[in-house]
Amino acid sequence: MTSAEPRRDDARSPAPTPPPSADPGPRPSTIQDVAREAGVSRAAVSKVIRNAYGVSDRMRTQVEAAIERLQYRPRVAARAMRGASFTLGFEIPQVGNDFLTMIVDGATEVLAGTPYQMIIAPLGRDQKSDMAINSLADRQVDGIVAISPRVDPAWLERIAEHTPLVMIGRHDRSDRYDTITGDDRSGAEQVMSHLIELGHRRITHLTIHPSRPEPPWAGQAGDEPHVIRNAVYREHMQALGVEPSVIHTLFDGSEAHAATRALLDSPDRPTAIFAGNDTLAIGVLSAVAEAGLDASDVSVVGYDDVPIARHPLVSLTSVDQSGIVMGREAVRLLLERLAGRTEAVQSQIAAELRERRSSAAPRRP
Amino acid sequence: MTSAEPRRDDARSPAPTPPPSADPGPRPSTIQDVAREAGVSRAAVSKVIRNAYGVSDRMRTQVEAAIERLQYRPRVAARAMRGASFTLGFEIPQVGNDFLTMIVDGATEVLAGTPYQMIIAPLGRDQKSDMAINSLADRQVDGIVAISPRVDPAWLERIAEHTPLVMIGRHDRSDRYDTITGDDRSGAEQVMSHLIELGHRRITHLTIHPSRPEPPWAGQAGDEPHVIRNAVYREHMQALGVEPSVIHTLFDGSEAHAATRALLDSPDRPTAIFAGNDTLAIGVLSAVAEAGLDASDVSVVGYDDVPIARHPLVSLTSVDQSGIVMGREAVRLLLERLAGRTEAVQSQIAAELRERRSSAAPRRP
DNA sequence: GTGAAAGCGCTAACAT
DNA sequence: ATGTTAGCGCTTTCAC
Repeated sequence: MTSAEPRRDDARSPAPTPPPSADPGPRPSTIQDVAREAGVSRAAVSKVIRNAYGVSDRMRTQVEAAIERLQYRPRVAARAMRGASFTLGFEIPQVGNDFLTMIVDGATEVLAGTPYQMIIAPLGRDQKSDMAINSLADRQVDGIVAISPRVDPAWLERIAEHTPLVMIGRHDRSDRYDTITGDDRSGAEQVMSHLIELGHRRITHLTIHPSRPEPPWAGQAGDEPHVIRNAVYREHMQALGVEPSVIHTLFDGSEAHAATRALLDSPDRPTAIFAGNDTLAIGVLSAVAEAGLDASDVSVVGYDDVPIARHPLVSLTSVDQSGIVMGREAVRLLLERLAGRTEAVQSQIAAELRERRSSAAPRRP
Repeated sequence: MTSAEPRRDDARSPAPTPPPSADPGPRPSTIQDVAREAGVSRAAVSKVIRNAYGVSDRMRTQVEAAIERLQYRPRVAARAMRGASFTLGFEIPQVGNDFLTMIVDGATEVLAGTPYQMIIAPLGRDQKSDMAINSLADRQVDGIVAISPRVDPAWLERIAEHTPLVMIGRHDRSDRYDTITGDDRSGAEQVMSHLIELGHRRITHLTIHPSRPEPPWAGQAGDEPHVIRNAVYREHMQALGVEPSVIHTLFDGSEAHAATRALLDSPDRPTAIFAGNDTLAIGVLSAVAEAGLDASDVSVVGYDDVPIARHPLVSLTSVDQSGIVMGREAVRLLLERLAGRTEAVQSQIAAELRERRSSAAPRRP
């Protein structure tokens, strides 16, 4: 990896100057400066920028001119201390996950018509999602959208006391925060029915590692989307009278490839693999392809229907739970809360199987 | 799309309550509360949480206990007004772009060992990147990383006066902000040499639309990575004595598929397509695959080497410019600035072609 | 319709 | 080593 080492045209060790960051330069103008420039009071300027009641047209134009002249921009930090920060925060466990990206895209869409800005707090290395949620709360965002199945609901309710909160992918029911879920039961059922109808019997399920240690808020763990999909898988296998075969891997897909490889080498390899999400499915597909096998040898089905799934070279059968709609809905719920709603809402998005070429009837059933 | 409509278990129109967001609840504790609880002054608490000089062990433990008991968390907004926000802001033009994701991943890695948190400001719908950069600056972040080839350098320098700024993918040279670039010339040259050596002559280049209107900071537009890649392409075609063929599309890949489709139907369709980045290349590949063609009919080469490029079903030849390293380097540069560096740095990352199966010798040259 | 004044939570300079 | 004090830039009563 010599090639990847950056070459600095001007490398030198950090100067000994004390921490104070950049040079001051002409310090950015404040609301005070604008008031002076326009010959009015600070309060007047504040009213103008907030579109508040009680400003004459003459004053408005005057102030706006001064703002323009001074290139004034209100400091979010200062506003946040008294009023709102006009910022909605998104906690995203995996920036690279295309399903989560779809959620962000949907949210962006709705946000366009509002005064609110979005910020995303990605999870740091080995950082837990509650840290990211905390960091958003510390930032005084006006609302939070989080995708974290594995956080204590009691803790979430505490957050929601101060900041409107929408949780995506949680099947629990709170009366302090709102939830948006896909129909994981239906989605998984569609997958299993599809595979069984095609004639598959030896079906392996690939899913992510369960929480460890067992979450202290006992009984809730069964609510996680991946746990539900897994449960549905087991039910169908039992109905079929076939021993379930479940493999646990890391959520980022890094182990899916190797796990599949091992699986394909095993004596009675499955004729189909149901992956808990598309990230895993993509990894599975790569191992299947490398082994020179295709859908009639080993069918693969994913979950989420990420954009790449419909690419003709991939053509992955997957469950569409419309991340775009989830993102739109999340922002809508937040805006409703900010407009005064206090009752919690549970919103459910339908799941629909998209059959593609990665699944086919088994060659040798 | 009936299926995608969310179903609300508790839908109702926004309550008539006035804008005040959530119910107050037990208001989060402040530094004052902690001071009272611990029987010390606010300043003392502040020193403890900042690890500042001049705190006895006894006081430290006392204060820390109080913090724990009160679940105290410093408000970032309040800190930002006096000191630092301990936040680095990333302006990301396209959350779904895997190359940008790699940058974020690299940054996350380095950030792990520091007290700094990352926030990402994604570009809103038809939002210009300068708005996103501004919004980060308004948020009082301690440093900004931006990927925006099309912003006035003079404007950037004004931002950099107050906030350390690292621009990725800009070949211009400023002495106020730092830059990180790939070696676009070398990368494009490797692509063209590769294709020409394989025997290709009719090569089409797919790139993103140029800025319109022409940027007012004349002369700088030639610096954009995509413009450089395009220029190198043209040079090689001219040297070959073949008429260049360039197609412009939207940056998000949405037009690449259709454009390729049209191209494949044309009388003298190219034997190779050099796409300005992998997002475009993936779209190109889908059209090629749909037409039932493969690499010996139409070879495809991309740029960025996003993770999916190495998937065996895709196997896209592409130029690796190591987004991970760029992200790491960006944070390092910012941290250096925060530690006192004042001279600008230009950092260049090497580019290296990864040959895969999407490029091959043409069947009929 | 407009402005004066208080204060949000925190840090930093200055006492002690 | 610890406490006191003065703001940071903004919004928000509440007088005028």
